[in-house]
Amino acid sequence: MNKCDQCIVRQLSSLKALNKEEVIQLANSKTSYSIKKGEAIFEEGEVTNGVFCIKDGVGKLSKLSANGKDQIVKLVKSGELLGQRSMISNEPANLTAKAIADMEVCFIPKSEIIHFFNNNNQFSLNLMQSICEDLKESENDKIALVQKTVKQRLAETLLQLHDEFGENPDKTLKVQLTREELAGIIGTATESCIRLLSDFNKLELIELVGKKIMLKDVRALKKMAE
Amino acid sequence: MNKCDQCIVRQLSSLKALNKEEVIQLANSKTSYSIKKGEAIFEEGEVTNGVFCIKDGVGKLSKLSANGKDQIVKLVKSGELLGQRSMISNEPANLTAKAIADMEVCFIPKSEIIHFFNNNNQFSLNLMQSICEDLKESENDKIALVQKTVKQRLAETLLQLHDEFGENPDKTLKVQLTREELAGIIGTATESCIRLLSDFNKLELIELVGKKIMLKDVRALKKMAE
DNA sequence: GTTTAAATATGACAATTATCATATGAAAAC
DNA sequence: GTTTTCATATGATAATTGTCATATTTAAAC
Repeated sequence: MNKCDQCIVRQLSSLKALNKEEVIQLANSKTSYSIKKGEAIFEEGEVTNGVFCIKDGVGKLSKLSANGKDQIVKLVKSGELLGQRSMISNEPANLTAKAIADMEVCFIPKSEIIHFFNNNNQFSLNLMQSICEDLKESENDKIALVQKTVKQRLAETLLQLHDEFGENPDKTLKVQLTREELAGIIGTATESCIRLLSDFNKLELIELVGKKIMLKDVRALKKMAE
Repeated sequence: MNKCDQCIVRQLSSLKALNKEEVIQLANSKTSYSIKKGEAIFEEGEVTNGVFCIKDGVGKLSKLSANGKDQIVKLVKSGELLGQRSMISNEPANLTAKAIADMEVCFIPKSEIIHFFNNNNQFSLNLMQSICEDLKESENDKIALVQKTVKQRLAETLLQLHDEFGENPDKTLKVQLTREELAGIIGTATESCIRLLSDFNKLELIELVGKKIMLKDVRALKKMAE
């Protein structure tokens, strides 16, 4: 009757390398939380002293600029770990983590993670690979920001959101982002984002169903993203 | 008479955690190269199967866009390792590495690094922290690209180059970048970069000494970067 | 259910930045 | 030493994107 054993995070994240004993140890040291949509898991500058497992929900990692705009660096979803980098670097959080949809998370204290890291080579390799994946993605995002137009980035982001989060029964994107958040991901002004969505709608690349977005012409979007 | 033992890379990089035996092992498995300015160490898509130690010189990690522009993701200098991410991820290189100044590098095969990783916790932690540092930097760069103007990014980059690489006896920046490369770092067109340098020169924030750049008013540059 | 607040939408305009053209200077090739 | 090539420089202009204003719609609060 070990709850961590069957957890999605244990199946998808670096934690899959843990053996039975380690999972028991994990289950005993973790604490569970519910985070409501809009609430923060941690804020920039906070010392977290551990990592968060995302059992359910979606979150965003972002940084607020001086002019009040919130640049979203990464979305996280169930099965993933959060706060790995700060923990490894021994630094306060560089970004703020907030729930975009209601979340269920568990907190694992740093001491546990370090223990696994030192005693389980597969776990440390997994953790490293996961951070490397983040690094690659971040570098590619950075390049896209410079080499692509806002229109291309919007097309690219819509496709990525579709790939990563899937669609609802009505074919709309499953992640429910505000236009402001979508703008924060592609790195543009909210109005520009809204305007382009409207253009895409007129071009029948997408369909706007209320605040939800449905991809209508994936091929054309892919072509546009290049 | 162990050459790796006294090497700057051994003093500055994750390799500082290696013990005597491991350093001997390292010295026996490494191969040394000289890379002339402009030459590539590895290219995007290549399988490297190991990491490169930078004994001397400066390199750039970049990606060429469809329109021929070269976005520079990171500069690397003596004491640093190169190609860690691809090796850990088991992927071909995501970026091209080229020498900006003549370089002396050593190649360490993957098998060696993995061996150290599995047998030396401090080494694996160092390696991880170094990658985390890259990730943080990349995320912050990404945010700056969106939240700052080209002018601010130029000011910021000049200060960073000064901090990281220092200055020549004539007070000019030690890293000798072309205007095109500088534009590739801040993510703008070469002409825009040249124009802004010219403006900065007129404002007496910097002085252009031929192709070299001297920082004249660091305080004003810092203010501008914010 | 009405009021209020917030999100979405669109127009008008300004600012920033890129592109193209062309000139000048410096270094490399012959 | 001359020619050629490349980097730097600057002007003119266009394209992209941001900002401000203001509707309109939707959701939340009372």
